[in-house]
Amino acid sequence: MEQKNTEKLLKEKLREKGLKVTQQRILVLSALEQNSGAHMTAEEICELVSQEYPEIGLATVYRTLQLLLDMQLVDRINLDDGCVRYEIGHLLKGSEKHNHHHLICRSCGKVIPFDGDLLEGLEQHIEETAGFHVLDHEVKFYGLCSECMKTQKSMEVFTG
Amino acid sequence: MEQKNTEKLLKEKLREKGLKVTQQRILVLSALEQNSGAHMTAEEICELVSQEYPEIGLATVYRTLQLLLDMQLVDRINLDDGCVRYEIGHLLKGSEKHNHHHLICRSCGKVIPFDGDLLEGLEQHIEETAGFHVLDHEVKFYGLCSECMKTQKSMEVFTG
DNA sequence: CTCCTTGCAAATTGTTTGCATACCT
DNA sequence: AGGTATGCAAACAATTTGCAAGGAG
Repeated sequence: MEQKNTEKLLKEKLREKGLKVTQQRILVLSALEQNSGAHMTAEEICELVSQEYPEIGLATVYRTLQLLLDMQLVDRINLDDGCVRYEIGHLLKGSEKHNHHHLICRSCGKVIPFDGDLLEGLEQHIEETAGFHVLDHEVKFYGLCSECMKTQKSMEVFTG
Repeated sequence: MEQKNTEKLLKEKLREKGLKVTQQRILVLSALEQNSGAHMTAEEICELVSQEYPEIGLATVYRTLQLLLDMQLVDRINLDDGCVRYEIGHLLKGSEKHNHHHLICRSCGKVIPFDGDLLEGLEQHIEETAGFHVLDHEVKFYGLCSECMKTQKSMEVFTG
């Protein structure tokens, strides 16, 4: 049912711009919605969609992601592992979570979502002091997850 | 004189690891130190160093940057413009500014450094609630700089 | 003298683009 | 019908890697 809403919104936005509603576009967005929190690469999304629509090409996935990005239906994140990742747009997420951050483990690479509303005041401050109008933000914390902290492996980070 | 300190630290760290002190390594670090706040790409750094050391190759710059990164002498930032950028490590910066963020203009692409100590409390909170030990963080604010806000151009962002 | 480091060129990898065909509306 | 979208393959761009020659300790 959630999905229906997202799909409807997609169709609306496409028609608004005179663009067409295609299976590929619906499926890419739906894949992201169903794997909220998965931080998928374009390639992963392509594979996933392929299960339902085998003919899809990677180029189409890239083009679609760019389109969805422009429409603010998906968000892009970069975990510094060499490829860009995507997730369902925060505007679509149930609880209007504008502040969705990431904890990235330097040891095992795990990514832990972290929600918090802690930059509201900061954004205001920036508008005032820097004269910069903030539309969005991206926050990443690098460190060690609880599991890695218990293992030897975590020491690699310190002794390198 | 600042430079001397950085260079000394570099030499120390290299010797610690049994690695060698080379002109290339010294020059790359020095280029970053002298252009603090410039957010240079590997290519830009290579060109800059070339002025003093024309034989340097891009591959060496990449290898050196990775090395300096491991040693925490430089920081890496990604401004989502397709290439990774580097700056002198925050640990080396004069005023021990651990919190160095970036304001990125969605219209003209300009990057404005922004210093603020606003995540201290947040990090503590993460350690407690998520059991995640924070070593570092990266914060980016996307929006419109004051200049673009005055021009028509800024409207492109909204109307897309 | 030994082994680390470099420069060059070739190889990789993630992403974009050109084009003829297929598909929405 | 008419223009948009797609798939494929070729093109690109940033970064990495292999290797022989050069340089630091």
